[in-house]
Amino acid sequence: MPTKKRTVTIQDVAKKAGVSVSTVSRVLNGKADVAGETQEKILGVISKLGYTSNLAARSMRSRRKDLLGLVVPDIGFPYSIEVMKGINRAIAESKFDLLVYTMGDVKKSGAVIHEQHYVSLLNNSITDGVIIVASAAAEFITDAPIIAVDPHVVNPSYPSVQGTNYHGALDVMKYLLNLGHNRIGFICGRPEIASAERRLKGYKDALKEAGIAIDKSLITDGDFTTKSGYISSLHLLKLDNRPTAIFAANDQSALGVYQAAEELGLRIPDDLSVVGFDNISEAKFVGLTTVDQFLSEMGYIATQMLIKMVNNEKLDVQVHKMPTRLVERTSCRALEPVH
Amino acid sequence: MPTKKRTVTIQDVAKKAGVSVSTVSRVLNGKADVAGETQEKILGVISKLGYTSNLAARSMRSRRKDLLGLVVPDIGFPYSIEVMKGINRAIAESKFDLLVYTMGDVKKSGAVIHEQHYVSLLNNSITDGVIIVASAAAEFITDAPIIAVDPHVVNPSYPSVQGTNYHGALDVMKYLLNLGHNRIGFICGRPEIASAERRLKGYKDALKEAGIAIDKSLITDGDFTTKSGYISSLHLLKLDNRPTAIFAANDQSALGVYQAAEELGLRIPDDLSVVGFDNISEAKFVGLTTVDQFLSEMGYIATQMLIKMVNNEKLDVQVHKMPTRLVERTSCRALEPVH
DNA sequence: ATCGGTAACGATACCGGTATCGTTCTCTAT
DNA sequence: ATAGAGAACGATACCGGTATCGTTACCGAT
Repeated sequence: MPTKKRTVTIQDVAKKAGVSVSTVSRVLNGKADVAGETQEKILGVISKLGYTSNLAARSMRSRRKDLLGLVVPDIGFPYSIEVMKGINRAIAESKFDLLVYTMGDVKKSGAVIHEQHYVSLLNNSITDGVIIVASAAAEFITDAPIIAVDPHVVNPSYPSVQGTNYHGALDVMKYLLNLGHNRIGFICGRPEIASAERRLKGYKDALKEAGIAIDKSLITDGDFTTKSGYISSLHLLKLDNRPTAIFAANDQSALGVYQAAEELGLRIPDDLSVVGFDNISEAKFVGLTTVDQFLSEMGYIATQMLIKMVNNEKLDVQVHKMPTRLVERTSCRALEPVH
Repeated sequence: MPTKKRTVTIQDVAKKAGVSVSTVSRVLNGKADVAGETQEKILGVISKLGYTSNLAARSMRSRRKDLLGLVVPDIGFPYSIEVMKGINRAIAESKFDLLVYTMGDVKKSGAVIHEQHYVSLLNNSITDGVIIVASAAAEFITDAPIIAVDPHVVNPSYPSVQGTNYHGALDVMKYLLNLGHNRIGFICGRPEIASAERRLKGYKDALKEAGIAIDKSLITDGDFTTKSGYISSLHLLKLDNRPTAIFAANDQSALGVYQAAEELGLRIPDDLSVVGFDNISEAKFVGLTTVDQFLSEMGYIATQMLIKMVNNEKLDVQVHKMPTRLVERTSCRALEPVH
């Protein structure tokens, strides 16, 4: 083993300064009971030795950590990024710092152990509270304050911020129907995710209301990725009676529709109308009409709610519903004169 | 204070199972010295009580944490995201987990205290080692294994992964000069960042070598943001003798050039050629010619190097140089016939 | 002179785990 | 019968901080 520089501890500081650890601790925490002269000497020693306090040790005794945890499924998803922007904004306005824990998508040596691990990580260990984004992971956490953004379960037992997925999907469908489309394909999201199911229900209900029979061949699988959007839309567009519009459960898979359309020589919106969901930053570049669900704002509000919980303040609402808004760009066109 | 559910500790498990904490600890760590029957009983109690071990407590005594820390300036930057993709990949292949610490850009109550705080957070507290991206923060860390991606200092005292910024810039300039451009504007990055300066030097040296005098009015300030790119290029394009091409220090600011060009009614590439740096995912959508510096790969390699360090293995190289590659898209055109 | 109050600081228990060593019990070899 | 080995488990110190209480010295008031 190579000689490792030992970590400087509070003991080392105390010895060097000729005082007890108690006094050093008092200085570190800005307590009043210290003579000015002593304080200066200790601060001098601290900076000379380059001492920094050990968070693990401190957090064990004093419960305050001024640290919030964030669990996201995958940090590379544009979806996650948007939410995190809002979280960062709220964090910057607060006294808290943020620790992000990402599970990645790859399961390693025994998923159970892995989940156990990260739960223990956040549970009361080192953070005051946890924000959980698009996951069902919160079910494991029992004691720490916790809030979910877009939870994967329908009626979570903890506070949450949710988009109005159903209404958003309804808006999209009304828009497309109004443009004269009646053969509309749908690319599903991951079925185990509540918001994906809400969007699918919106798709179906809108068709019912318009008196259009649901054609099951127009509803295809998907998992929110660009690749699945590509595969599913390729399938849809090769149908004998192919849809004139495709509604993808999120923007990522809508981008896959663009790929498939290009490959088949179909122009958007001339030959095919496309709508997504989420309004990620890439959507703007390709001109994708989509539903803005104010992801950043959701992250911002969730963080503020969590901070209230950590401070033992009461929440105004347990479930914060975030309204959606249709963002019209250039990926759709009318089939027949409107009305 | 509302009644808080107390955290379940190893003591609770031991009491419930009728054994000592030592035995529970043995089971948790998979030690051999436990009878099969006892082990099953303890595991039963653990899952019944929903016990999860406290990372802070564990990491204090046993130094192994199986956790790597990551410090990024701002999680919202496309730059950071690319690097993190590679880091995530390496993490997924390892036994380690990842904890991301973001500083945000807003300075809060006393920058010193803030930096102190996060340094102590990572230093030996809860992670085995730290990856630092695009920052000078590493200077504060003395004892933990640490690696930097694109460090902000020229000769860091710790291992690092760096792009070949100078050569990348040289390639861009040769490309533009070869297309017949000789009035080329440059939008700077943040001057305190080493890689930004390297790119600027590449710009200047290429002009010198081509025998073109450097026109200081063509070199404008910037800070890597889209907004600064917009402002600076607006300035450049309103010059009496405006440049025929603009080389932006990164893709983000190159996107600002697009905004300015559109506002002034200039078409890209017909009226103006643009080149960026980084090859972020947005660059593909707008067809921006840029320099790929394989950010994801840099993150991947850095993580692998750090893991070696944590395992006390020797590194092959202290500085890993990552070559760059010019990615030609549709944002440039030739002014005169080449050669 | 005695007392109470306060400023400044030290001693010690404790947070929740792990490492180390010690103890008990059973089994086998002599 | 007794010693020695090994299996299974308990007791205790310790990690590096903070919380709590105790101690000392000095002050002015009675």
